[in-house]
Amino acid sequence: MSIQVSTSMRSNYCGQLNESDIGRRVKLAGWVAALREHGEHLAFIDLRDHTGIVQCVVDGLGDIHPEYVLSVAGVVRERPQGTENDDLPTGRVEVAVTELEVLSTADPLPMPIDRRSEVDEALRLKFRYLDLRKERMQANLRLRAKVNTALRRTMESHGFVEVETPLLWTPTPEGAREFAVPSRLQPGNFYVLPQSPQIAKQLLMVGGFDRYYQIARCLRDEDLRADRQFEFTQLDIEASFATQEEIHSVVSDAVLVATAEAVDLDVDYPIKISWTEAMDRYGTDKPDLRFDMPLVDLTSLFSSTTVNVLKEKETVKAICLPGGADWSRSRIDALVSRAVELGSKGLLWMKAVGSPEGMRLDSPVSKALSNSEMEGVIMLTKAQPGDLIAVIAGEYGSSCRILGQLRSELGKELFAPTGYRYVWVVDFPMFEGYDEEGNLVPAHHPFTMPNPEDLDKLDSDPLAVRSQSYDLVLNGWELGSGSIRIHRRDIQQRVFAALGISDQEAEARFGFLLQAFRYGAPPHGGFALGIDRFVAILAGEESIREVIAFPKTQSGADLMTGAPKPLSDRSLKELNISLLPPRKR
RNA sequence: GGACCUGUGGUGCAGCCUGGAGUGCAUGCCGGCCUGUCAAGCCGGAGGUCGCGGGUUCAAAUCCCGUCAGGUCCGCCA
Repeated sequence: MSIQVSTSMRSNYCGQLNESDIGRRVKLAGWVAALREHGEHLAFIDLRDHTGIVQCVVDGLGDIHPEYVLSVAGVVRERPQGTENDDLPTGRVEVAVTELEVLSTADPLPMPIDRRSEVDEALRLKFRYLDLRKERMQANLRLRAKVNTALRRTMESHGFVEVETPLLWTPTPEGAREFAVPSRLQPGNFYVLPQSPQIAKQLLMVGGFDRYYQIARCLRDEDLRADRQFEFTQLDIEASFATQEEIHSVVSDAVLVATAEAVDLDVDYPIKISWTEAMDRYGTDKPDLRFDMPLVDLTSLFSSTTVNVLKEKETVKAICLPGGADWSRSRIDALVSRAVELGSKGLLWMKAVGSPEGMRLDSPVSKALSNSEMEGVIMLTKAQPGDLIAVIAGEYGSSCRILGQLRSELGKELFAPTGYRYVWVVDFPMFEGYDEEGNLVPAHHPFTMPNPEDLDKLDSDPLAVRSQSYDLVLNGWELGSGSIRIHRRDIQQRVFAALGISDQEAEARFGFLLQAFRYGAPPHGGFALGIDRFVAILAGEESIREVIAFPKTQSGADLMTGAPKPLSDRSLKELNISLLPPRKR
């Protein structure tokens, strides 16, 4: 697909010239990427635009410096034999310049912007507009645009309608901390920026927009991380009269289409596992399934053991590390201290040694291991000679979690996994546990529909209630989550009651939503996909800052603009805001 | 709120552990030479609040305390 970009200032992009253009007169515009001067009558200018670089030949350089913006006109010609450059896509041709105009001069840059140079991130952020000229950022942001387009197109093809929702929303104290916006017209009152369009999109369902989507900005005033910024972007979806499976199907389609277009790879359809299985087998609700290395349960094997550290534990679990038997003592010690750091009392290791027929286990507790225990461990972990078995014993939940964390860290080392493995994690528990005041804490949000089969446990055994909520996981990253919502007032009331939210409080916080549900709310559910994370994975980046044009630092600063900054007294007065004395930090 | 890592000419590093003159490397910048280079090459030159403040010491980039900034993580993110 070719797009017409020719204008009066340029006929072609620099990086797209090739042998088929030989003899053509072209006009280019771009930045000076490099200069090579050879005496008075021969010089080379590497001219760069976002498509790449082409060599321009001039008779004498004049006052040209790196990063000047030039307009050049000339004829594309074949390079003289022996001077071709196979490292450049344009390396078989060059432009013999006949006209050259400096459109803009440039001071020496405060940092290099070539592909090789690593520059301190603070400097990159201060001069982000220069950083954006780099190949890496050009590729990442253009990839992001491609993903957005693919997602939009897929949603449209499924009959979803894009609707915008307000940025100035109402405070609904719950979940993430909200950014507040003072109202000038109603002094003392505040809007908040939406942490997500959750409630708005449910109201759209009541309003009859049965298939809604939006590429929506969400804002949360929480601490920043490599994978979290104050503001982030979601593909936000909600559908009426849809089952969980139908929502999974649409979302799966969207991410697979986007993946195919972004990285030119056909990727397996997401598999589906239950939350319980994910926790039990991988020790996390966001497993990286590019490698298996499952958690193996050894509890019953060691139920009557004489090994002290495994004796009378709620759970004994293990993972088998291929080739780990060769690890040095210090590497194994590091593994043990990592487990302790993660909250384990310790970690027991066993080296599988010998031949496949006569395998035995070398371990600090070898002497205490019975033959049947040794055989059982080998059989259950499917260990091969040369493997290292890491065993953790203790309480079920934390043993799974710690071993799961080790699995994910070691898996990256041992398997160097590549590619893309999507997985739906379903049947999350409705509640995570209890807070300090003894109230249940929702695992997703308070509008999540319980699994109908578990409805009668809401009061008797709430922690056993499964919800109709689900996460989409890619390569160990949580890409997004969603749920079927409660559309019946009676169920909503029961859930609020379980959460310790009184009728009065519910009315104050979500009254408008509850009222809306009195007038015919269709069954509905939805999903939200984190686009920053999605694009970062597809771009092979460790941090979402690399796929955001103007990100903030960990302390929430914009190093380029200097935000946040004090507001003038005049602005404060207009907003009817007075400041407390500066808080000590 | 907490833990850890980093901060040295414009940029990227080494030097710090084991205190002794701002010493070095690479790159960029300025000037000169150069007609086939391509991260051009060669010659010459300029460029420093060793993040900031305090302390120890005859002497601090180096040791100690504090602080600021950037990063990774825990808490937090329904």
